[in-house]
Amino acid sequence: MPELPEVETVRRGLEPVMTGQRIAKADIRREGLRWPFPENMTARLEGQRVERLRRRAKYILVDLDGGESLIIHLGMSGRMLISDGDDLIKHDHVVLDMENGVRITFNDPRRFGMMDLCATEALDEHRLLKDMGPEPLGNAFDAKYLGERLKSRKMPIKSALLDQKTVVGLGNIYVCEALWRAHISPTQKAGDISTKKMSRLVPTIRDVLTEAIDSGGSSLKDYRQADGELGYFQHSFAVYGREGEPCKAADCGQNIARIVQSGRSTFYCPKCQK
DNA sequence: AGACGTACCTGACCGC
DNA sequence: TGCGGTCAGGTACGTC
Repeated sequence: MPELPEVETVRRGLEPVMTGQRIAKADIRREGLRWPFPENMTARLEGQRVERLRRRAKYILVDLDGGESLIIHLGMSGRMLISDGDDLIKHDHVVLDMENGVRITFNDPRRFGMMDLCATEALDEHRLLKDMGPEPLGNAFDAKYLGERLKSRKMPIKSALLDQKTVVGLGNIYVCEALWRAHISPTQKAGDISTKKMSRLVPTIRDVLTEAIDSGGSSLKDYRQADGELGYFQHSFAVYGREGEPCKAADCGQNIARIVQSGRSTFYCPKCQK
């Protein structure tokens, strides 16, 4: 899926076409995705005016004027596409026609995505959101917090950063990229990372995510921005998907390696990352 | 509490 | 062309 930069890019794409508009028609085309959709979803969406779109972690939150918010997660393969009423295609699961004639279509082949409705003021207690760690681009995420949180943790730093309770928004790509930039081995035990490295890691995570957002996210497979444009941060990957290719650090000469950690590929430079 | 593995899905790609 | 195996941007949940 879409990690934080891709989700934020989608949010920014939807914002101008949805904000202030009423949902004229909601077409819920199956019972659910990963889980069943909420009760009476169609009725709870139709006629609602969108007040604003926010992002928390990898979730898009659509605040409606009736006091509820639509929670959207794109899973691994979810996309939000904007059109003026295109014919439906395979895996179009939810179609929202706005009063301005814009159609928002949620398409998700693997159906790992999620949607739910929740009172806006109770979002912090929603089961999907309540245990989330801090936003990586927010003030609460700093070296002190991260050090405390990971103190005495035995799991590899790669796994610790993928855990959304540690910090939200990172996924397999950006964890690999951030660890390479910070010269930290993905296999290092999280609790063993020095304070010095920890203080290097935090700004590195912020930088890689910020740069990716500025590039419109990364387009792999069929991920696209809401307007159909491709992001281009994938051209900036230093390690992700580059097994066997030379490390991009000047004078390194080592090739990028791939290992598997808790069932997922990790790409790193064995020479630069200790 | 923390650290695992498993499950949920479809589609693309590779080797035979 | 077809078939089986592998892999993919995520995360909740069960079990030890």
